[in-house]
Amino acid sequence: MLESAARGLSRYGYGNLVLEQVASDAGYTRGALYHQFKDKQDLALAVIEWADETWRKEVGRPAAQETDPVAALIAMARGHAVLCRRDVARVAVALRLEFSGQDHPVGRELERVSETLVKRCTRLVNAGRRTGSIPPGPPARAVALALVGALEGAVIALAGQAPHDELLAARAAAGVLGLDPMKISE
Amino acid sequence: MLESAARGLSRYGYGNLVLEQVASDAGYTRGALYHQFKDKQDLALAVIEWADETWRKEVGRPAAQETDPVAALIAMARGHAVLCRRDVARVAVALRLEFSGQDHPVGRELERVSETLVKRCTRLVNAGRRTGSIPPGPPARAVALALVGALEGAVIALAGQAPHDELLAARAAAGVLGLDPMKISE
DNA sequence: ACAGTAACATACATGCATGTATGTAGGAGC
DNA sequence: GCTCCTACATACATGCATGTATGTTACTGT
Repeated sequence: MLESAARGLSRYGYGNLVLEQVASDAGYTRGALYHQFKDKQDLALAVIEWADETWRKEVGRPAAQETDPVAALIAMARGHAVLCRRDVARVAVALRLEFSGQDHPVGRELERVSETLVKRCTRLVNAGRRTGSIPPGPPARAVALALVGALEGAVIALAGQAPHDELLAARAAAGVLGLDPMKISE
Repeated sequence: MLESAARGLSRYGYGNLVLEQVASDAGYTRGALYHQFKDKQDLALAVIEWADETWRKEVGRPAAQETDPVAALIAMARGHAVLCRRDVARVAVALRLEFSGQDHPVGRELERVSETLVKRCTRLVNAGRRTGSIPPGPPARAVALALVGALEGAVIALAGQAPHDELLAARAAAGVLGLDPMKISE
C-alpha cells in the first residue's frame, strides 16, 4: 500500500492523488486504506517517513562513511541519483513544491526532513571550506540549498536515465560547490 | 488576471488552483474569468504562452547574442535565475512535474515548450564540444536535460535569494557541462 | 432615444473525491 | 461451538470546485 501511495504521490502530487486508485493499485479498496490509515494526510505522512528512512539508509549512511567533506557531498549526490530511479525517492521532491509556503502538516513534515538535509550539507560545506577543499563563495546555507535543489532537479529531469544520471548529478553538485567537476569523476 | 493566475499556478499547481481565488486576487469574480477564458485549461495555456514569451524576450534573446556556445549557456543560466525571481517564470517548473507522464493538453504544451529549450541546449552542447570548449561526456541530450533540470531546481530552492541565485545557477550549469565553475564566474 | 453588445456579477447544476458508517468473513481464544 | 476482534468491502453523506445559464450595468453606434 505504501509503495503504490509513493508511486501515486510522486506522479500526481498530493492534491491530485486519488485514494481509490492507490488502493486498487495495491489490490485493495478504499475501505482497506481507511482501515490502515486515519486519512489521506496520515497516509502521506507515513509515505514521507518511509521515504526518509529509505534515504537515510541507502544514501545518508554510506555518505557519512566518507571522512572528506567533498567526498561525502559527492557520495550523497551519486547516491541520491541512484535512489531517485525508484518512485519512493521522488516523493519529497514532488510534494515540496506543492506545499512550499503553505501551512499544512504534510508541508511542515516535509520542511523538517528537508531542513535536516540542508543543515547537514551546510555543515559539510563549512567543513570543506575550513580545510580548503571547497573554495569560498556565497553563504554556506545558500550553497547547500542550491546543491540540493540542483541535484533533485537534474535527477528528476533525467528521470532515472541510468547510468548518466549518477555522473551528471555528481557534476551538478561539484559545480555548485565551485569545484572542477572533471576532478571529481574518480 | 494573467499575473495572479501565474502566481497561483506557481504556488499551488494546476489541480490545486482555485479559480475564485485567482479572480478575487485580480479584483474580479469568477464570472469575469470565464468571460475572458473558455475554462481553466484555456487560462493555464494562456499563462504558459505568456511565460514562454517572457522567457524568450528576457532570457532567450540575450543569450542568443553570445557567439560562444559556453557563454550562451551560462548566459541562459544567469538569465533564468534572474527571471525566476518573478512568479511567472516558475510556472513551467511547477506544472511540468504535475503533468509529467500524463496526457493532458496543458502537459503537452508544457512538453513542447520544454522540448524546444532542451533541443536548443543540446545544439549548444554539441557546438561547444566540436570547438573543444565543452569536454566530452554523456550524450548531449542527457546533458541538456540535466542542465535545465539542475538550473531550475537550484533556482527554485533558492527562491529568488538575490544575488547568490545567479552565481549558483551559473555554477550548477557549468558543473553539469563538465566545466570548472571558477573559470566561468567572470 | 434606442438597440445591441461588451464586461462583468450572480445563481444554479453537476461531478467527484473524501470521510464515515455499516456490513461481512475468517481466524484466535476459551 | 461460541464469542470477539481484525481485516477488509460496501454504501452513504458531505463539501467543494468547476462550468453554465441567467441577470445587470454601461457604453457605443446610428
